Amino acid sequence: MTAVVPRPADHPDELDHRHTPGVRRGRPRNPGTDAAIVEATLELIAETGLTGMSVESVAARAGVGKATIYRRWPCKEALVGDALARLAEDIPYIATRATVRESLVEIVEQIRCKSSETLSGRIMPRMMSHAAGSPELFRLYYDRVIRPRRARVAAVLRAGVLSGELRPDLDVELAVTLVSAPMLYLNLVQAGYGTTTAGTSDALVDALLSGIGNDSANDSANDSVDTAPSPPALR
Amino acid sequence: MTAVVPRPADHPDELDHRHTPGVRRGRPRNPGTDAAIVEATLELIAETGLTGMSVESVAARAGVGKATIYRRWPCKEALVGDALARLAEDIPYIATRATVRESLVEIVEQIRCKSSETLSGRIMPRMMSHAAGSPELFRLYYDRVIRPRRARVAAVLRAGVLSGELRPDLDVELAVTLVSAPMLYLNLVQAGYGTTTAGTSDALVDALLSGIGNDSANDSANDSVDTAPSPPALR
DNA sequence: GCTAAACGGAACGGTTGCGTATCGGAACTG
DNA sequence: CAGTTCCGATACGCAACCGTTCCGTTTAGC
Repeated sequence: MTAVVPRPADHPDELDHRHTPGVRRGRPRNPGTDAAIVEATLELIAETGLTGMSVESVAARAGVGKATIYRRWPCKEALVGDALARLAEDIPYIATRATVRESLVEIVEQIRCKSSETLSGRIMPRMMSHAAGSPELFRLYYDRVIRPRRARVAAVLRAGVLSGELRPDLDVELAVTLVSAPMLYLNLVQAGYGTTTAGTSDALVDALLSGIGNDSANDSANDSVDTAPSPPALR
Repeated sequence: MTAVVPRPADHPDELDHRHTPGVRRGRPRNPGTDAAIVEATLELIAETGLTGMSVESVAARAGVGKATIYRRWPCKEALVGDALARLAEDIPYIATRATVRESLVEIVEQIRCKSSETLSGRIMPRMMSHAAGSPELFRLYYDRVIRPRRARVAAVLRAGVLSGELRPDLDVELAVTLVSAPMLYLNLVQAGYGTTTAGTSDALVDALLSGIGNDSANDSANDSVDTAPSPPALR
């Protein structure tokens, strides 16, 4: 109920964390402890969700006393905030291909694969469900994690507009959603249900590029690109 | 940890809930109590999530003692399962329009609006985040709620294929995802962040129908692909 | 050696929630 | 009226978790 924003705790990146003196008297902090706690936090968020994660389980996973955590962060929310902010460090989206189609396929394929492997991918559905409940935390997550990834996709799309491969009047932000959301949805559903293959990414991008309408009847006229033609029927 | 499947409790739809005898001796159950409990359950799932919902809050919301709930359902999971199954009763998707484009716009627009108003729409993100954690419950939710709605969209798409408005080789299941997922994603993000308008649904359907690629444009911009002198560097 | 701080571990009080039990009263059957 | 069952309310035992505090130990500077 209290509108507490998860503050960055008083440990600005392994520099001297003690406030006033230039010299730290006692035993220095174990340098790897911060990272271990944050890593354990992210893993447990991915496994059990934001509400399922407990500070005690983080301490146990990190091999750390609970007091060690509360010596660094004032409350659970601050720890979660810092942990989510750490997700911004690894943005693995680097897709540089010859054509926009190949780049988009790689992007979608990365969403498909990384969503079940990466910490970021497994945390995403957890955060999505908390968008309504805790908007401040979700805003942090969106700014730090979602927005940079969307920017990567947007850059690819804008390059495609410039190269003429995409429509000149393309709404880039909407197109980013069109490219990303279907595979994100499939990953969510697949997690408890079906399955997807690499061919799904191809078919998805092909459908997006040429459209599902029938007004573009000359679909076979543009296969001048030397890529392998999409398989006719996957399922 | 125990693989408990939420069982349908021993109250098969306001018929005699007593197991053996044809005559019930004592005071009959209040007829509206079952529906009130289920309704309160759904509301609280929508508001606070599956883990945030408590049986005590359900009892308070329904104006009911906790023992009344446990007299009907053996545990919390069974109550949640029955409540989610009740969501299948109201499937408001009825979109019959002149053209497929109008039908799709109405579908997307319904997703956009109902997602913040309907119980089903507000519960969906909660269930999405539990797809990995509790797959059995999610499977129930998918079969009862998601699959019928997808079937409605698929029917519209198949009609479009027959009428010639959509490509004859359309992958209907993939197209259902392409139509639904972007607005579902936007609703999730919007809940804690931005906003969407009715125009978003129009633009979304238009982009899907005609595609984001430039090869289907009716102008002569098609040849600029081959004669592009320097492909801009992707970032 | 002495002091200061961090460490893991453990315990504590407070809160919350689950599932059960009990109580007085109400409703319906026979 | 007697018996049975449901009702709302309340309390209980148990467990988990949060945030704090203390302990004995360890690692550094002085």
